[in-house]
Amino acid sequence: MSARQVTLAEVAKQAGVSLATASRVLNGSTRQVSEELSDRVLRTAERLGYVPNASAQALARNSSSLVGLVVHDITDPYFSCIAAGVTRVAEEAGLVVVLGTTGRRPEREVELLSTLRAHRARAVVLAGSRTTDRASQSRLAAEIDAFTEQGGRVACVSQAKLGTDTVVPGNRAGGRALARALTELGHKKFAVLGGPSELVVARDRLAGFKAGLADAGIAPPAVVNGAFTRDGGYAAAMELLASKTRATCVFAVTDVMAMGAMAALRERGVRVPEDMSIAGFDDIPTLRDTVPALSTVRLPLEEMGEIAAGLVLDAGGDEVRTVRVAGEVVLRASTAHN
Amino acid sequence: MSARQVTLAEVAKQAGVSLATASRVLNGSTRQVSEELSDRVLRTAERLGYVPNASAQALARNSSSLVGLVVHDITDPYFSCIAAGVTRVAEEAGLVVVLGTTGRRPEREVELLSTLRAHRARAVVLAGSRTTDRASQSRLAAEIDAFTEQGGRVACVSQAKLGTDTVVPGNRAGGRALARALTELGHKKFAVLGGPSELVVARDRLAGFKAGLADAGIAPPAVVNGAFTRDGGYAAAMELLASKTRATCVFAVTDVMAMGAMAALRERGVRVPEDMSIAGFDDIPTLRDTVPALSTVRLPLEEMGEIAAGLVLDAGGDEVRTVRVAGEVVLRASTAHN
DNA sequence: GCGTGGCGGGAAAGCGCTTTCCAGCGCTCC
DNA sequence: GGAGCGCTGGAAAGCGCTTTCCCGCCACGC
Repeated sequence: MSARQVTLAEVAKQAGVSLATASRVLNGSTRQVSEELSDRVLRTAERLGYVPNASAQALARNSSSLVGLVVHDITDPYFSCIAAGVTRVAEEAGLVVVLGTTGRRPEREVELLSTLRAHRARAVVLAGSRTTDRASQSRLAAEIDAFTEQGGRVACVSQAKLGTDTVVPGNRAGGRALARALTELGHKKFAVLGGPSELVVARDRLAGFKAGLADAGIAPPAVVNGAFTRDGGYAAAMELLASKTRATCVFAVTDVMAMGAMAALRERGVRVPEDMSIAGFDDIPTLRDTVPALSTVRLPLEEMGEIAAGLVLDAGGDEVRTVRVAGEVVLRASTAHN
Repeated sequence: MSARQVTLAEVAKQAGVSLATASRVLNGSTRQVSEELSDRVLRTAERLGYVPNASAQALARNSSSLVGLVVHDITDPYFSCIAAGVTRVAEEAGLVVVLGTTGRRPEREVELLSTLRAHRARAVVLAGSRTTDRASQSRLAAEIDAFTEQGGRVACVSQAKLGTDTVVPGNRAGGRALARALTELGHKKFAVLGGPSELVVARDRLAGFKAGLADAGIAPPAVVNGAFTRDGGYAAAMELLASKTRATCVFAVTDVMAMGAMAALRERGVRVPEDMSIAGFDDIPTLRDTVPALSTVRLPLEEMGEIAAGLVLDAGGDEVRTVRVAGEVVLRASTAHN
């Protein structure tokens, strides 16, 4: 075990050239090397199974090939789709993505960023949703500053205002459009399963939805808050049912929550959509196989990941870039006329 | 931008101690340092916001804090669950996981392993399923050798015989137990939606299932192969239906395929379970919200990821370790008496 | 009194690369 | 014909850390 690793020096020696030449041949530089030497180096590298030591390269070049990706929970389809987009772009660029999961703890986000900074990651995509909590916000901002200070780039998905490049889904507009579509189905009484009130994503979607209802001259919805998870949706729906709501249509601010809510409704014998219409937000792939198919606001999740990775990988100017992606209302079987 | 990064040397100078002392204080060594100096170093490091350069550490120590994780497709719940388990354990151990996705291309797996070797990752978890294709097998084996040669550890999930530590689900036993359970429901005529024939996981599950049918003295099932994905399941089910099968029960070797198959059945107006029973394998979390709830063989996916990470992280002896995890048949609404 | 050994501190030698700088060589251009 | 230039190759100086080795100091034992 642990046979001496093959180093550039070894390759150089066996090929009978200098270290410099070997380096130039194997790791592309602007400098030309005669075909003969070049060949010799290439061949011996091949023969010895040489693989450059990435740490050494990173040290010497002062830049690594690592791209960070921070998500709350990789099993959540919302995040895994974004992750797929990010990894695709990163891998195409010859970079390696390091995955960090926060378990929805803001301090973990800060820790991860610091670790990524230690690794001199060249960029980071923050996919977790933003909190309005002041303390964690400012610590995060400080870490982001430290990170960019060091020459790293940061992009966020769905959380503007952090002074970084951002991919912003049309949360408010999507909520509003959805509300409008649902009122057009004839619903008059709505309820919303909102996420934790300190999450801006949840708040924006809710705000948009309320605005949409107002547009149609409809009374504001009852709002029940719950965790941003399937179980949170389940619990919130249970609470809603317990409150003897008279709503005929429920909007869950997240598909994942909607899935939980549908389970709750099913369990309580509330038929969807006959007794209750329900809609979500995101259009996670799982929705394809839900029965009844869930109405939602479609977001191009993988593409959002790709865009974020793109933003963070090409240097760009100094100004903060924001890419908006629109949500598209998709009405399916879970919402019926009323 | 790009304010000089804080180095150990800087901290040492400002604290008025030597580089060696600063290193000893900040990155734990066996050597003692007087409390006074130690304090001074700690304080200045804090003040300057010092973060050790991980590349430099890796280079000097000849060992990095990277753990590789190779999956086919991170959006597949099977893989994202395993990924969750792996990251949890790795993060607890203070390590960083780098995520590689192969898109089911064997050569990508080899590439990724090589990249991970370049980064001197201390360990890798290979979660992709194994192929019987000779060529790619041997190239993969060669890369694995090179990797372990360098002192890295490798563990596989669900693919024994590669000479590495392995977490092996009871694919065969699970298939067999499922077959038995289904025959007990009175079904006599079965069909199987098999994965690509070169995937050993698919073959094992199928073989077990056949064995189970044989146990019950039932004729071998019709087998339709398809890709190991939701769409593969959909296509295979369509093909099965087109063949005018007389089976009353279908086994899809993967939950994901089963989801696709259910969609196909639904589309064709075949009621589940009245007209056709269906069962899958894995028990991915999504199943909770499927209607009707899918019968399956439950595998502790996250736990499997944790186990794999555990195997790969504690040195262990030289012998190859294999941890078997049993599948548990879970009958739900998608399978009915016949 | 002096040798011994243990202990805390620093100097310096790497770790495996990249890149600058210099040397040598064959040309072109006055 | 010599100055100047462009080009290729090599020596060597880092990159930011860890760790070995050595040194001076003190407590101790004979």
